[in-house]
Amino acid sequence: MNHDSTPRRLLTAARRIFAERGYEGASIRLITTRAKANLGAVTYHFGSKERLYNAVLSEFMVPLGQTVVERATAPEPATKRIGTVIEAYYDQFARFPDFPALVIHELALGRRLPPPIKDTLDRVQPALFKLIQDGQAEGSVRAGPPVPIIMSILSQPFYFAMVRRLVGQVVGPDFEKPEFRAMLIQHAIEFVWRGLAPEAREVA
Amino acid sequence: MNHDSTPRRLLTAARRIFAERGYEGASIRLITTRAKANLGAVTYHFGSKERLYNAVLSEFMVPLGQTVVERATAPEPATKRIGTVIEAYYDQFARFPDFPALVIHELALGRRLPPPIKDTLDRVQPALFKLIQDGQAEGSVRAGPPVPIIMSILSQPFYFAMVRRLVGQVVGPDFEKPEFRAMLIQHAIEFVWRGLAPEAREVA
DNA sequence: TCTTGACTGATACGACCGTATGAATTAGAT
DNA sequence: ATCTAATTCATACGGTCGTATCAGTCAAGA
Repeated sequence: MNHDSTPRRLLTAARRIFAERGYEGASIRLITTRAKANLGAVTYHFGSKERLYNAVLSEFMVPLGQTVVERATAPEPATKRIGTVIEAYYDQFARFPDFPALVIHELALGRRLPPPIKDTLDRVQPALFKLIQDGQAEGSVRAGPPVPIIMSILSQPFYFAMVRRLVGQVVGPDFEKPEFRAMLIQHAIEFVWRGLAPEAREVA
Repeated sequence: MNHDSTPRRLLTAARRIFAERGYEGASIRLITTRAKANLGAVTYHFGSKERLYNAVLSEFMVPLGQTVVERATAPEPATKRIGTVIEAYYDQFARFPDFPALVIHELALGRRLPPPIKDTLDRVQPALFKLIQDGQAEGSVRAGPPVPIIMSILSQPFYFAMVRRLVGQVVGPDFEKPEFRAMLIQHAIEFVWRGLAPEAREVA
């Protein structure tokens, strides 16, 4: 007795399998088997493998984009907002551990970005630009072009998501503990804060 | 009359195609066609698709690992070494622009790491640990567990490699200029230095 | 009860996959 | 010029792929 509808089960199975094996490596046969659905179910409910893939990506990218934009434009000091944005990425990556691999795939691959990823990027990018410029206007973020600054910020959650399995092997069982995860996030935020802080007045 | 041997041409074509489409998405037929070789050439010269893949990875990972270990253990202050290690990643990623996508693939994917990547990681990891501990002993790197520190360092070149195409679109033609690339590397190094620096010398 | 539309299920199709095979060709040593 | 080993080449095989087809099932409205 399964309470989940077939499309729901397909999405869940597809998410994991796409993440584990990439788009090409995932087969409809494997997805439908794991979802306890018939081979034809993907075609029936989603139209094609590619549409299922985009549906899977949307489930992750849409709320991620929304949260990040909200936090990036919140009525708070820029430094604070940068911290909450970083947290948003870590949290969303932790909530759906299958997804980062998917997104990273697509970013690293040369091919054209799938619409759900492209759309979210287009929404998030201007908000982050504005956030950095606000910080520079406030004097809480050091001067300089925004592009490398944004890259240095996003690098923290994305690289963590990329190597989380390896890190888990190195760190051992502690890796699963919430305290350890919280420590990592705190480290990332403070690392970014220090990296972006304006020169101390020692210079003057 | 082609000066390059068939195995050489296969490696070059395979590198690009694996990077563009992932392991599963790349077909031997496409690789051999692009390399102007016969369909059987991969089997003959490398034994199998997987062995070709590992050969492609080795071409990149072995010199990368060697350079990083050299620079991480050089007889210089830890801070300096951290900078040269970061540069090593950027340089190697720039020299073989196809490769990062391959490595990122494998790191993000759940599956077991291919031997060339695993071996290099096993060589590099202790050298980086030692480097951070040296820095902490010197007083030039702030205290704290080495794992998050190493992650924050490596995140810079890896994330850059991951999003370089996107950044190129945002930045425009300047992106190709060597000055721009040098600026990005300099930013990354300084960002890391500031992020890892001990508290200001208020102590003194 | 009958009808209708949504869904499931088994099967089929053509395309492409990695690899194997064995003949044809080439290059080098004698 | 002849022999030999290395390489190239065309072709074939079994398997898996995404998708299409169409008959079967089932629940809800008339």
